[in-house]
Amino acid sequence: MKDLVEYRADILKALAQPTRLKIIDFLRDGERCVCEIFPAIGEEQSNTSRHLNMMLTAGVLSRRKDGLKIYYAIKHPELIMILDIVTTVVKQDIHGWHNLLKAA
Amino acid sequence: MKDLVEYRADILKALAQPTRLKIIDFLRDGERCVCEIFPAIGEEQSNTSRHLNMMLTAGVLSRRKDGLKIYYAIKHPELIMILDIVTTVVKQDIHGWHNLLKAA
DNA sequence: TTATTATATGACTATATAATCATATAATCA
DNA sequence: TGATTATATGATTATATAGTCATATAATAA
Repeated sequence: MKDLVEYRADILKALAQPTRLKIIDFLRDGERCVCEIFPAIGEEQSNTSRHLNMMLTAGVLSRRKDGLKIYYAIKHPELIMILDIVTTVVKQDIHGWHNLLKAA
Repeated sequence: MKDLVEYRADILKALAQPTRLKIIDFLRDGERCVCEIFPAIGEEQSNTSRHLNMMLTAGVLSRRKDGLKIYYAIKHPELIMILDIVTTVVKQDIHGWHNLLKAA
């Protein structure tokens, strides 16, 4: 049986990859089908499908079937906050480097 | 040159691993030297050192030298919020499974 | 029924990751 | 000086990951 720290790592791992970040960014304003997602992020259908399935398993996305199409959505809106915090932190760091370079 | 989405993934990747989560949890109330960290999390000194270095490079930790000891600390306090959000989400999911199992 | 569309998956490859053991470095102390 | 302590790193191994191409499945439309 997995313990809490492993589940936490699984959620974070599901976010911690460029292709998956692009997918989640694209899902910010609501559910989308695979056929919308993979062209939007510029990845192959099969690769996109794998990442979607991975995020579903980790508990990051939810899935809804409608005819031929499968719609994925962000399962927990709180996760969007995580993305925003990370963006803030990265921008702070980039700022920091900038000032270092200017000083040199 | 890396772009924003890659830097974001790097930060998240630095958090997304059980050993590293344990380290960050241990650093919540302030800086600690390696000699305190590795016994606290129950990992080898060398493995702990590698993870610390990885998080330093990703911009998650900062480092301070004092004599023989090297003190690591969480660089951006905002990152602690990320851990809290993830914990909340995981607990919600576990709750959900519980209710599913009860219903079955 | 057959054709078409949307999604998933098997097989594979290249690369990354986590961990271990032994050893190197470097600061301090006797 | 030599011994001790704290940390980092080289070499290695096992496993995980991301991606590709071809193909399978399954729902719908003609």
